[in-house]
Amino acid sequence: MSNAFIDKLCAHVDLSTADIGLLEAECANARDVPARHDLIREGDPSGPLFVILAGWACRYQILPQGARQITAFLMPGDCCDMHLAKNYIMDHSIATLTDSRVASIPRARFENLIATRPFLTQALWWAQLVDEGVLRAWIVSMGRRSSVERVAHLMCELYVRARNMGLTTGDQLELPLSQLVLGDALGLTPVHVNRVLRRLRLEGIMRPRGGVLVIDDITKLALLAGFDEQYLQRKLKRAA
Amino acid sequence: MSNAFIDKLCAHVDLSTADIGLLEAECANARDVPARHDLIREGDPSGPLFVILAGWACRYQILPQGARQITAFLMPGDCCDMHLAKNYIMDHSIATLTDSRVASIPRARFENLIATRPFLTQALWWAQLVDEGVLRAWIVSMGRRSSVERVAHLMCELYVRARNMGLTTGDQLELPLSQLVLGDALGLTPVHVNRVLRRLRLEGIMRPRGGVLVIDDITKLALLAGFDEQYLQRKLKRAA
DNA sequence: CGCGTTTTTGAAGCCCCTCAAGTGTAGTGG
DNA sequence: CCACTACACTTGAGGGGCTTCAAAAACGCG
Repeated sequence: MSNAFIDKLCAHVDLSTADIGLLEAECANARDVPARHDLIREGDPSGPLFVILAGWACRYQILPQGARQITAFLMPGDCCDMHLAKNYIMDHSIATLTDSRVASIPRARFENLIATRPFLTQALWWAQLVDEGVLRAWIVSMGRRSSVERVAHLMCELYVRARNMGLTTGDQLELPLSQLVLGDALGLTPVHVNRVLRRLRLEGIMRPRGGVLVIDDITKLALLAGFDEQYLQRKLKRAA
Repeated sequence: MSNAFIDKLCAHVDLSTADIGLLEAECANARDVPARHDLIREGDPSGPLFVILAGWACRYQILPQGARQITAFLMPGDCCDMHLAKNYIMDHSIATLTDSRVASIPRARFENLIATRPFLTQALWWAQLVDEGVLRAWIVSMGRRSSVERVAHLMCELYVRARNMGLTTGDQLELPLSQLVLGDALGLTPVHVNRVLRRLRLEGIMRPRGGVLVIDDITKLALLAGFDEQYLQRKLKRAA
């Protein structure tokens, strides 16, 4: 049985079979979670560490006036809430976007792994740093890119991340994100997201249809976005 | 001699005197760096780990068209580039904003600390997580807050962070950030930053003057910003 | 089929940007 | 002491990108 999380870590740090065995054991308790279900809510003390094995999830925050801002998309292989401190209070919520399969590692076990497995620690630290790079890229997008560039950049990010996890087929990618969700991630209204998508479709760059994104001209898309995949620290080790 | 970096870590994790001694030794090589000086540039392989002991710095990125987006402000006690992987490529640059005092810890030493000092690892991991929370808060600001709310939120963040480091005097705070720099951080033009600041001044909420920010009504400011300091995971242990 | 959700399109308006010019302040050198 | 320069701050006028409000069309699912 394949495990997206382990695959991702192994792609960047040479983990011993012992380390891999430990991770496999921790992920054995995976359970199915329906779509639109909160894994953890803002204000909660840090619970177990979640690992997404299948499906999509997102981090989000609700503002006083009710607006929602999504701060990250989580896809298979991603994990969240790697807090060591017992008294860490969640500053955001995490919810599934689709039906998902999620493993949870008890905090005590996780702390034990960090204290005793240096290479595993290195791999997890690495994953954390890449996530941070993605956050910075989002800030750059929201601060200095137009709506079209912003949409294009997000699509590039999701495409490369999905490709790294072997989730793409050619220039296609399963993308179960409604225009409302995209708007909440990009800081745009769903109405405007729709107009941007139409423009990208008419220009023959990409077309989302029925939960699947088809990228017709990845070169044009990357150019438009000013996309530089360096920040994802993509290693070619596992590339096809 | 006080060390802002050590103070910050000690405030959240109980470090042994041995751990503290190691950090002190690593920071002994601190040097003065003039304002507007790049500590590390985008595209560089990861060099030493930098620790800001005095002064202000920022992470930033330049877009193809020449626009700049600042993704983080660094103040005394903050450190950057905690990459473990040798082949990590910087996806952004870091520059001083004022004359600063900066220590640098060689990567090999840092990796050794992580591998051998679990409590130190925990403290550094913790600092990393807080930084990540700040990044998420910036995304929320840029996505869903108006320009006034955005400015207010940033000021709240900087005030609380500075207060935690003992850098405030009452409701005052040394804030050596030009309106152009603020604009590049907030995703606004300097012209508009100016108008927002005027509005906040006229409403008797705050007034920046000559590199010093005076907050006249912190309650109103926090309310306007929708500011919840939870995400900074502020511990009261060291508070006055 | 019928209902909720998502997508699509239109019209009007505002927030923030762009362009432009003027003011103030600090530093430098005559 | 006063030019001269550089830079940050300030203010005004006009325009455009995205929002808001509204409603229709298309889709998915019981």
